[in-house]
Amino acid sequence: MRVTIYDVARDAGVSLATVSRVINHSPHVKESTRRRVQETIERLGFQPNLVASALTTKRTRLMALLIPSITNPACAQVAWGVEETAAEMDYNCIICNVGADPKRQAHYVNILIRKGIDGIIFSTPSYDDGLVLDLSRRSYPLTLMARDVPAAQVNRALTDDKAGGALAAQHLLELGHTSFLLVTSKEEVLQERARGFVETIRAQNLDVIPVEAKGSDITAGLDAGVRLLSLANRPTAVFATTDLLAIGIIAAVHCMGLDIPRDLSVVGYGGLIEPEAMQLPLTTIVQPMRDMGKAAAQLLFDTLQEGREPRQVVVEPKLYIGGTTGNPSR
Amino acid sequence: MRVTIYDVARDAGVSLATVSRVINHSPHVKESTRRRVQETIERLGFQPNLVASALTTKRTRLMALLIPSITNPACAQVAWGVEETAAEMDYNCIICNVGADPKRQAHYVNILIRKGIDGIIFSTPSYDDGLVLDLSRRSYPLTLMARDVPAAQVNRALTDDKAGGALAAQHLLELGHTSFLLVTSKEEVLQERARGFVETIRAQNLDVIPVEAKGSDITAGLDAGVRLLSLANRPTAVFATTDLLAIGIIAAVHCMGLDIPRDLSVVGYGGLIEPEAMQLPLTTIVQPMRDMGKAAAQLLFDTLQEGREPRQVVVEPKLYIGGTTGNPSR
DNA sequence: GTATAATGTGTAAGCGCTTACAATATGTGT
DNA sequence: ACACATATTGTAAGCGCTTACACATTATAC
Repeated sequence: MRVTIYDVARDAGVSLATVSRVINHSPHVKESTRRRVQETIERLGFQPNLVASALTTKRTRLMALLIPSITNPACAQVAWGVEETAAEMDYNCIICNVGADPKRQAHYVNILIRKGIDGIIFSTPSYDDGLVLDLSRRSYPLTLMARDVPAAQVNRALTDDKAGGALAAQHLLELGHTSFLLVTSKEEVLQERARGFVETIRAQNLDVIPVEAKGSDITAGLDAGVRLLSLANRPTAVFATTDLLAIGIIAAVHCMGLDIPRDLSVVGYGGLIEPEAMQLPLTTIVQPMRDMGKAAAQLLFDTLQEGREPRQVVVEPKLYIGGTTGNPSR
Repeated sequence: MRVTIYDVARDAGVSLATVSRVINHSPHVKESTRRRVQETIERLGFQPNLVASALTTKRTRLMALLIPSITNPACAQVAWGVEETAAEMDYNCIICNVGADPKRQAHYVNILIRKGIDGIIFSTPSYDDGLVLDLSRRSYPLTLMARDVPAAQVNRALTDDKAGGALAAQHLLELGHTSFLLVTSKEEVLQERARGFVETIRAQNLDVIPVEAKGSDITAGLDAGVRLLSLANRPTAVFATTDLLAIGIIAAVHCMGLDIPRDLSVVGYGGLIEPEAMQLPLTTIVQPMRDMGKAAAQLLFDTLQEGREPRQVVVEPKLYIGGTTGNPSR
């Protein structure tokens, strides 16, 4: 039988309430009493049962992270950040691989609430807006990442995709490029990256040739690369709105015997591919996913702790200069 | 105010106990009563508070996974498997990135116990044997992965590294190789892989040249590759006990203008490197980490559910044939 | 119809902790 | 020494659920 607060109280000759106060660092305890109780706690090896305390305080010190899949490196980075700051706050982090199915999400959320989980971080691209809105209305603590549900009263950890696109443009401009290709697909986030890129280039009175990819993976990149090569006036720089697109483009270009970065500079977006994993490390806009996770957890913790109204944090992307960009050769 | 079992009881005109029985699918309820209560539960939208029930049943339906870091792809695979089967059992999975510090592990374990977590899966290479032994003695449900604490009464999900090494040998033998190099470092698990390899080769009255690497990463592989090239009688096949070693060897060999697999066949071990991530997909022994995770969670669940005494499961490695092995050219 | 065994339901005592409120002790100023 | 404010501690009522036990209702057997 585990030792309870009751055992401590009896052994130390005080009431339950006093022991509870000592555990919770209440200021209303005489110093000498505190010491005596503390000594008993240690001697008996008493460990407060947090399930019992959760029943009265309604705080389990547990938060959950909903992601499509932990095996996705971006998700893993987020999870790392979340778990890390959660641990700093004495919180633990429950991981839920919800895939892309809204029903699974709803099912998880339901169980999490029943288990008394204090708050949830949504880091799923395709969550059900209704679910989030409903939770928000019942003022259940939430943090949304990277995607928005406008009407909801929730915390948000946002990326600045437009700034990322601008960063890419700036880098290429500084290298002296004057002709640009933009490869992107139609997804909203990617469009935002594209927008930042185009606006920055246009601000210099230069122009961008847009190429729409049929997706955002390597094969779509390969395809775009082939199209690039067939252009009459080949640009000297390409901005692809995902790293995989960039890698596809590079592969296609390599096949045709062109040299990177001599003949073509390529900038990707994401930063999750280990530079060591590539022959030529990719120059890319790094989305600091771990920082996003940390921010998300911190926001959640703040509303949990102080009932503070929801806030939002923007995590800025960074430029990583690899070996795929250089001065234009012409 | 959330609706409680009490509200349901009053509304349905039965006692708390009966509602509880209905929730828990107790057989001692008349069918008509069950229906009436069920209807009330649905009408009122009652959701049982699992914190309260955990207080009496001592079951939170929460399990924890201790890993060095979720950003390590092997850990992510394990976590995926664990979370997946946990979810099937209505369990949730708490992730703890404990790094390599035994103190952090102990700290996590302490908090997990206080929070009433039902069981823990240790998937950390360097855990503290004393900690595991202590928990095992207090018969706290545990599953150990890939590493052992001999005296402990715990579940184990084990890899068969020797069989993996044998698999590699068999593959190369079938291709017709007769001269072999073995590259490994001194870690126990890797030695086991090596043992399986060597024994299988020796069983054919053939011999293996051993090369000790200074570690198990790419640079150690590069180094081993250079040594390989300087051998008078160069073998036609190499078995490296980790994928990173294999990749280093391949890089070194490529540098010297040799062709793989024409001049040299290479087999790695691990299988966590996406084949698409390499120019030439690596032939390797795949350690099915996700299956390991699933097995670990299932074992834990079984002891949780039925108080069954600890068991162990061996997850067999598989051969993945990439492009780095072929028939010997001589 | 009565004794006996199921079967179904209710009562009440927890699970281990928190916390409002009451009670007591201690200190202050006069 | 007395009235009153303040610091400390205790009492007891929960938090929302489970479950042993008692009790009431059948059903079964004779």
